[in-house]
Amino acid sequence: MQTVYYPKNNFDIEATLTCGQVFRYEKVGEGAYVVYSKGHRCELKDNGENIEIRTDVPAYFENYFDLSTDYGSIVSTLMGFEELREAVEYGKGIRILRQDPEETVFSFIVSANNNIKRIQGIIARLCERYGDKKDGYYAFPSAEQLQRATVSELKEIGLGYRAQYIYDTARTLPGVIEKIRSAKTADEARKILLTQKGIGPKVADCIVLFGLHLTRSYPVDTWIFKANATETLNTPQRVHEHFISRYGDNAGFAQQYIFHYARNARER
DNA sequence: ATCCAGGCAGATG
DNA sequence: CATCTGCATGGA
Repeated sequence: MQTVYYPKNNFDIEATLTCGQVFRYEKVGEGAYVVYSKGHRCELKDNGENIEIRTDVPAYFENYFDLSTDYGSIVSTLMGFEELREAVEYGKGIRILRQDPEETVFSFIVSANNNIKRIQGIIARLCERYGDKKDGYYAFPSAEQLQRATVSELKEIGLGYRAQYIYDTARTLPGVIEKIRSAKTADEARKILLTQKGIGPKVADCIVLFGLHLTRSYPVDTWIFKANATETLNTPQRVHEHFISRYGDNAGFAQQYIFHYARNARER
């Protein structure tokens, strides 16, 4: 086990983990979390001065938490948009994680029309049932491992009507991953993902953003839609198009700040 | 009880 | 192309 340190500035553990981009984490104390990704695990602690990351695979998590990216410049760019100032100020420290594409695909299929608490439970059970057993936790199952699941087994986990989507995706995913990895743009990857059952516009955007780190992406869920809808921006698709063209390659970052602010700043 | 949650598929204008 | 409806499940 090794420990790496990262300056607190521009890294708010809690905001980053709870803003809905990732589902496999646990709070273990004040400013302390455990995070799981693929077959890896790390412990995070805000010690007041900096962030401690304890893990066997520091290089993996340095990439995962996007630690080599300067968020200061992203934040200052976003602050140039008047309508974002409050949300960015509020959520300063949120980072967009570089998650595993396969894990992101399965996770966000589960997320559709679902709430975060229940999504976390379903994903935890998926790992326990189909993932490799590690020391004290379970890895996220590969597509091949999930191919061994039957639809009725998946329903037992609580997937409901999404069980069939997971079943189908386990079989098609390896080919899809290969294609989206070589996609040149967010929009190209998005279109490939939209051919899959269970993946619609919002889920595709989440996969593109959190799994491929292509930030010209703007997932429009119920929260974002409520926050952005106007007389003319009156469908999710219109909201999506408008903010993609407005924020460009920073759209994904903007979206996270708005989402976090909408959910937390004013109690719903 | 009805509504909602990081929506989507399928059917219909 | 756009809009409408049913949907597993569990918590508020």
